[in-house]
Amino acid sequence: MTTEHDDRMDRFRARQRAQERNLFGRIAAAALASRTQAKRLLKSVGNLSITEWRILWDLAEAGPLTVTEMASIQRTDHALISRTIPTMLEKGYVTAATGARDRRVSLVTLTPAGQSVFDETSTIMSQRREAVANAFSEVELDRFLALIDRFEQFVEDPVLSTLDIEGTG
Amino acid sequence: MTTEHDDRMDRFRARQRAQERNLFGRIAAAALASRTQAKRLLKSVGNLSITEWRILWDLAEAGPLTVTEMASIQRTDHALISRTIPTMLEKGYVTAATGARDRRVSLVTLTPAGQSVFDETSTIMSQRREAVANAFSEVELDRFLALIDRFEQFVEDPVLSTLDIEGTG
DNA sequence: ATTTTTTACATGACAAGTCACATAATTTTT
DNA sequence: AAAAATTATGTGACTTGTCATGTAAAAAAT
Repeated sequence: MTTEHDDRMDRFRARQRAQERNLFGRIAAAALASRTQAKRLLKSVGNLSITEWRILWDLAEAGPLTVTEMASIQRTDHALISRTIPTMLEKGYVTAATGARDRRVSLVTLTPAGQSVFDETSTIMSQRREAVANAFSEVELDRFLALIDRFEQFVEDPVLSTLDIEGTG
Repeated sequence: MTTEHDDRMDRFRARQRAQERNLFGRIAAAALASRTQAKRLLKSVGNLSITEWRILWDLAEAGPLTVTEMASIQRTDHALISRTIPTMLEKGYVTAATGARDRRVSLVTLTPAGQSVFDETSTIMSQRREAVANAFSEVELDRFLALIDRFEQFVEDPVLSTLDIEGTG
């Protein structure tokens, strides 16, 4: 006999299987797992938040940058960077100066202390990137990035946002 | 002549190009853009948060579920579900009852009001899934999911988390 | 049968991210 | 040149998500 409980378990498992092919959910889960891994790695070597690490990395690689430039590189909101800079100023990892030719911008520069923290942290983070480079061949990476490109175009398409207007008209 | 400003812009653009091939960053950005799109769609038809919508969807598709089961289906933390249930109880979208055979679990069930809200919302969300199904062929979806599988395995691999121990030994 | 371990859930604390709005500086229009 | 539009940054309010901890119930070990 099929109990109510068994029946419920069957429906649960069916739902779980179905959601395994939900691209939105799968990408979200993968991104969050990735973020969690980065967080743990950063914690294992020091005291940096992910946002702080990304800022240090950008500045170490590209030299002084504005808030907007870093947000653009990281494909994130400028508010996130803007809010993190004061903490990093206090810690002495960066300095900030008003732009010479454009006085709206805030040019952020890595200090020797910031460079030192970056050096200590970059080892483990480089190993991570190396490991993922070993896990995917160049060709696979190209394909993966192409699919992500298309997905990103899809979710950034404003047309979908107006579907409801047609639907309710 | 090359000004300091032009030089900085060159470094910025080089960094931006390099980061376009950073899988971690690209997946994170794609996932966040997807979440933002979902949020906007939900806002356009009603007042549901993403978490609330996912709970309604799961319950509508699979019938009564426990908090842990929903967290598992959504590949998310149970805390997120747990925190959202009280709000949905207040709104009258769901009911919760202690499990009959396991008194630890909380069985959440959709109410007629919840079903009604789900119905109103599911149209736009179905259109979105349909649109993404049109944007990717079955074969492409399979490849995409396979790559995501591998990426997820990679970021969930605990071995990487111990690399630093070797490094500092 | 009692002790130990595991599991399900709730909750406080915090990080990450978005949005809307405010302000100041720059650029474009007129 | 003055007015209008745009851009860069900062900030309050909020959602999403993780982690650690506590509690109660169930399962496993002794």
